[in-house]
Amino acid sequence: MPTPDAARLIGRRWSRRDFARPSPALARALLGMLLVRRLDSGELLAGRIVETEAYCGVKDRAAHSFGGRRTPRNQAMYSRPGTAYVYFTYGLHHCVNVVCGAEGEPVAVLLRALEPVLGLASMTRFRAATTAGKSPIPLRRLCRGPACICQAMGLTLEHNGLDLAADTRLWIADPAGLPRVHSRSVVRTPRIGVDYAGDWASRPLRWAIADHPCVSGPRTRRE
DNA sequence: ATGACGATTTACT
DNA sequence: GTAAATCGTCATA
Repeated sequence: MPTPDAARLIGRRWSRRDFARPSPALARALLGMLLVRRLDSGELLAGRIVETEAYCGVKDRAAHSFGGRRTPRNQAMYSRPGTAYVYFTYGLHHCVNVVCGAEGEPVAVLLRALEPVLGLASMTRFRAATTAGKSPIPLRRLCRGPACICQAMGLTLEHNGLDLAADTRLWIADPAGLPRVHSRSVVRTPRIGVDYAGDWASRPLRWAIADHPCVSGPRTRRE
C-alpha cells in the first residue's frame, strides 16, 4: 500500500480533460508530471517526466497513424484521450505513448525519459532483468530513453490500451511536492530517430528539461 | 508466403 | 563513430 508520504507526493491524478489537447501542448504540459504505476504487489513506481515527443496524426510522416493508417498495432491511437499506446519495436523494445487530442484523432505523445521518483529498487531490478547488463545502472540511466522507461516500469503490450484516466495500475499525476517546470528550463528540438519523415523530421516536436541528467540523446542546453 | 524495416539500446572500434 | 541484437508488423504478391 502507498504510504501517506507517497500519496502526498504523487498528488492529483489527471482526468480525461487533461489529456484532450493537441499533442504539442500535451508534450509540453507533461513535463514535470509523474508517470505512476501500481504493481500487482501494490508497490508504487513513479517517475517525473523530463522528455517527450509530440506525434501529430495523419499529416505527420513520423507518426504511426500517418495517412490515416489504422492497424491492430496502432489502434490504441484512435481511442479516447488518456489511452496508453504501447508498441513493440526493433524486436526487443517497448515504448509508451499518451493518446491525446480529440476523440478518435490518432495523435499521441511519446514519453522519452523520466527522473525516477518512487520504487527505484524495483525499477533497477526490472531494468537489470531485461538488459542483463554487467555494471550497475546509474540512477540517471534508469529511465533515460523510451524503451528504458518501459523496462524500468515493467510496461509491455499488456498495458496497451489502458485508460490512464481511470485505470488503477497506470496513470499520470500532477505532483504536489515537486517544483513546476518553468518555461526558461524547457528546450525544444527535432524528434529523435525519425530521419525518414521528410520535412516532419526537422520540426521541433521534442520537449525536454534543459541540462537534466535523465534526458536522452545529446546534451540539451538552456536557450 | 515473403521481405524490408523500425518513434531503440548497447557494446565495441 | 558503426554495428549487432531480434521479431512483430505491414505492404506486396
